[in-house]
Amino acid sequence: MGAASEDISIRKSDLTRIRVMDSAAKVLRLRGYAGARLSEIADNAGLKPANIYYYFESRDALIEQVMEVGVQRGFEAVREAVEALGSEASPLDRLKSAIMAHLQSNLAQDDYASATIRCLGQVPDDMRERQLALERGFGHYWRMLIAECQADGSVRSELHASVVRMLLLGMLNWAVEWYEKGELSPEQVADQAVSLFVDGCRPRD
Amino acid sequence: MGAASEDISIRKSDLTRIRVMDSAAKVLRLRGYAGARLSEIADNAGLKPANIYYYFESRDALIEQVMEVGVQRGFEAVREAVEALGSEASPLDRLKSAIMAHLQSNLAQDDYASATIRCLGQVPDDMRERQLALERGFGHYWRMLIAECQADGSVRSELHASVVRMLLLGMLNWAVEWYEKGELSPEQVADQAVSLFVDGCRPRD
DNA sequence: GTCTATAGGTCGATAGAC
DNA sequence: GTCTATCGACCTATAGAC
Repeated sequence: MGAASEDISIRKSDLTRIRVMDSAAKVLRLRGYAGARLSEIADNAGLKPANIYYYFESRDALIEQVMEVGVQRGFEAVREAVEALGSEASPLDRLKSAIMAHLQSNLAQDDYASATIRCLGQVPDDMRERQLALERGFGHYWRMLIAECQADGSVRSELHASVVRMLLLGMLNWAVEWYEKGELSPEQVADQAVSLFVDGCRPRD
Repeated sequence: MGAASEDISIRKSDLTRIRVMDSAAKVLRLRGYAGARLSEIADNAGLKPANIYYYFESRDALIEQVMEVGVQRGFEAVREAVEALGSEASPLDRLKSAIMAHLQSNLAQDDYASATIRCLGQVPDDMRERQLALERGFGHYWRMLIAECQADGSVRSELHASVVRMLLLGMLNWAVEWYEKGELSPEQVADQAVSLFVDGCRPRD
């Protein structure tokens, strides 16, 4: 097993490592940081708890890596959706697209993204600070999307940009807490969120 | 210490009991359900962990009582603010008042209400079901406020009432996660939330 | 790579002195 | 009512066989 074969082959250990992280993401989304047991993560991944230490240095190291992936994926989903619109898209359309992508990635697809959102407020201080540093780019991206809308008048300039951003993200992030598959699709929820955020609850005169 | 004196006097045990619950509410808001330690709750209340069992049957019994109070207080704060408007108030003004009261009670005043919001998704299944039963009245009240607005046209009838309710509550509840005292007052945040929810982000034509 | 066995620590809960 | 002491359960993490 020389260096060359390592570069092109997928090793069993890589697959198991991914299986553990997938399981951890699911358990973290369900139970939160303090409630996530290594035994449940191991069970879910089809191995014994002690075995996790072959792949990760510690419980916190595993959790932190899951959350790093969560931020990356959440950010990518939003950025790709916005950039897919092309360069002629209006700032408001870009913002709408970001809202749709953020909700869909959290409700339908990604345990990593939703676990990260849910656990951010629960992890130890030093871990949260490193995580917030990673999310700074994501937050900045939302800030830019909103600023562009305020610059061209599609978002009222008298609204407090930072507060609006946090209220919007709260509306979207909290959906992780109440959404259940079945009745409504993530798309339908996202449509309502866009409509509410953009036009508010009142009929336009 | 006859029955008569028990009826009118405040006993020391009642005060300590309240101190323990106050401390538990604060710790639950900070750490969440799984992260809340009896040792920290006891420390915070100025007694030893074992002593909590003189007042409560178990850790879960303490937590459940705190959350019961949390629902009651949150509901009361909203209902009182709405009813204080009097019977001639418009449905939209009633809804606005509810939003203001909900945000303020969670951001400024009440560890019980915010702890309850934060922990609802983290507690064991049987506890959550009992809690949800208690909150049904609160949810129904919000449903009514929104239905009244849709009936008189101040909220667009094409919006999905249940989804709008959950998105709105998410926007408000998530503020517990990011709001920090100092920069902005709870009133300022609440003003932005009302403005955003009612009129959306766009200037009215 | 995966297992069993177990160390070491923390937490909830109980017992009993004061 | 509040304390100290302690039990038992559970969890993270390590050691070492296979």
